[in-house]
Amino acid sequence: MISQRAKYALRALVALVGERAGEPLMIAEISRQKAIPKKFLEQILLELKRHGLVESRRGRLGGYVLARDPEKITFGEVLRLIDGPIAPLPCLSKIAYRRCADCADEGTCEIRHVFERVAMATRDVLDTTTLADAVKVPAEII
Amino acid sequence: MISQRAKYALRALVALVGERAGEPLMIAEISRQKAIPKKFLEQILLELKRHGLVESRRGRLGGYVLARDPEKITFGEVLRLIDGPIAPLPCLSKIAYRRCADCADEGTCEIRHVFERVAMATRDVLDTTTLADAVKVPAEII
DNA sequence: CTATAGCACGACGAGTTTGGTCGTGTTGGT
DNA sequence: ACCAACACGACCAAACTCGTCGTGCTATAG
Repeated sequence: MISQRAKYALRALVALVGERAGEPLMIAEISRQKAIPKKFLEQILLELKRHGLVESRRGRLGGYVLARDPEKITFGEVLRLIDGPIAPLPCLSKIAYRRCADCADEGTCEIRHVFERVAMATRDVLDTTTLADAVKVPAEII
Repeated sequence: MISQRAKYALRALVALVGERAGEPLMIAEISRQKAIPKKFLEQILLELKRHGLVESRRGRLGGYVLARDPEKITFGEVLRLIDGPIAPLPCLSKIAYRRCADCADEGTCEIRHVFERVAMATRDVLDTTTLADAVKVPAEII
């Protein structure tokens, strides 16, 4: 299960696809459109901004825009940034590898072998699917 | 990330593969062998027993045995039982479907489409891999 | 027949995470 | 200069996680 936070982040980013630098989308509007608590959304967007996924404009007619092309932002990137490692075991994480304390030898750990396949399968989807893909209708996806 | 509890459960079950009804493996032994806190393991095995995955024998020379053939116990089954739904979104769970409160229409929910593919990919691994598969050496896996 | 290793079960508890809210700035467009 | 809108940190309740403790109960070896 991904966190509510991550779900909101993705929904918000999807909402920003299409808007271009000219006129940013404001928090209140995203909040209304996607049914996300406004103040909560605010802190999520802030985090996305700190990580360079979105840019903001202040003052009247301010709001948020994607900082990059939607083809260049993957679901995996967003999830890792909000929820942390995607891997099912810490010893399988790319971004935050941690040895399992209770595992003598990773080479022979039976459950690691299984979850390694899980990790590869999910990465295969998440790291190749972008925001741009998400807004396409299903039929268009190869 | 799967919970520590689930990891312990799987490790314990793997330890039971091979033991057969004749002489059960006792908690203390599994605990030592797999470096799992004994009392914690106790309550995990209890849960597995309540769900019919293992059987126990009391008294001297007591302990635990698998209730079924290791080819008949999948990783998915164990995970669902210990950690709950495997699906990344509640609206994609087989065992505990729940509508996303903030999602107007599932058919057009952009993020659902993506995570549906994730769910299928992980289920594909977890529901087809059994305890018996886990103890095989990697080379033997097709 | 009884001692005892070992299972059974429920309560408790500290620490972390999650999903938010509140309030108070600060900033920039018009 | 006004004010919509961002920025930021503090706070909070509830749930969950990973355990531990204690006290039984039970089956079997001897």
